Amino acid sequence: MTDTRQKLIEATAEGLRTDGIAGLSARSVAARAEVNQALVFYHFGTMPELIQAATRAAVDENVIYYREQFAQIGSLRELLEVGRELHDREHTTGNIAVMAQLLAGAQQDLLLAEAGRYAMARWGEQIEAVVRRLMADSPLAGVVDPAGLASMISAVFIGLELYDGVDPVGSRAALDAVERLVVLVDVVDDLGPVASRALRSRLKKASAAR
Amino acid sequence: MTDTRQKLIEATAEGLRTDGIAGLSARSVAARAEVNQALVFYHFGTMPELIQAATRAAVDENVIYYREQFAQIGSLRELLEVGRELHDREHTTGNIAVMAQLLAGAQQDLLLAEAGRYAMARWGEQIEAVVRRLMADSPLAGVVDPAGLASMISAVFIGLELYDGVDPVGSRAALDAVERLVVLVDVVDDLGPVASRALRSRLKKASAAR
DNA sequence: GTCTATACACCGATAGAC
DNA sequence: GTCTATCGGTGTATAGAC
Repeated sequence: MTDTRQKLIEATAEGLRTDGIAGLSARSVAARAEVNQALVFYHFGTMPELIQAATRAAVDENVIYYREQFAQIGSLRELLEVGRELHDREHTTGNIAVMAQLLAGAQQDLLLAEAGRYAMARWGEQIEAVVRRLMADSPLAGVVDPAGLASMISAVFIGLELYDGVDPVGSRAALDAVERLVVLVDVVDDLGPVASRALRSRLKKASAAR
Repeated sequence: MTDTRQKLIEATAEGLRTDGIAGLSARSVAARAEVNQALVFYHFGTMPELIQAATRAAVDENVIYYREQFAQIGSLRELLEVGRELHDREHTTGNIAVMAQLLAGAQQDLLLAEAGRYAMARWGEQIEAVVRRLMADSPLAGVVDPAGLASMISAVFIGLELYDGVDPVGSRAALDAVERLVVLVDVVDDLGPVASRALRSRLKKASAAR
């Protein structure tokens, strides 16, 4: 990969982070990359294509970073810990902000939608694997849909990032609130086999009733 | 309120919905409102101020619409029902999309951040009241922070809206997944007093350990 | 691959006639 | 309150010299 391409890709992610999708332009990206503005179009054709390339590179890099950590998660408690670490870290690096701005722009642009779908799929498959593993021998095994839950977790990260931008205190409280609710799942998980079987039948009934 | 002001306010919400924050401009809004472009600045001064006025009006109107429905929610099951209805309805009307685009822009603009904070506060206080009421006589009363949970629910709506734009199937699965998890809370809620007391002590221990 | 120069549309915002 | 006209600047994108 040429130096200029790389510089443009990095400047684009940085631009999404700090200027947002509304403030991103070929001019601003080129200036940030200290590269001639015309090179944006020489290398990437159009702005959406550059954004696609940049966000794709960002998500590929970031997902790799967490692959090992994800593989070592063995309990819900650990998942929460890694989740909070990931949230804090990705929030300060701005990677979630990039994803949020991408998704905001994706609502009106087909190419950005494709890029957003790719990003969510990459994160989703990582998260899903962890959830699936953790749920395998839990009384919740039949109740939880790992793929759906993974999508929800991704959506929560995006939503919380945007929420944090307008109300950081509230976003902290929101994180704490789910953590405490997840403890509930943990408690259920730790129930004895009798209680666990009773719970399972109740859950079956409850799902059927819906 | 003059006719022109009203037209501009409505056109702004519509523009956020269909063009996104990145595609919104004084010219596009004025065209949509079939109003002279200079009137945007005569009536509102700057674009962010117009966006603030428009999103404020939108959230005020929409919150009122749900106030009655929220007041009638008496169980978690009903909360889920209203929640799904609200999500479906607000998603099709595009009101959540407006909020999502507002928050995306709010990350880079102080005035929009203020508008976003206002919107999240209005929704938050409504949701919090419901959560607080439902949790009052539940074994989870001490475990759940109503305000935090309300913030989380708001964030989920925003995140899910953006997620839906790139992967509608995944967003459906995500919604289904939490619904099934909430059933878990419902089951715990329906436990007898003995089991409930046992659970409460377990939860206390679990929270303390954190 | 990189540069300058440029086309042309659009941007927010203002001045001033009506 | 509304209009036209206009400012300076920025947007994407391209042509053509180097």
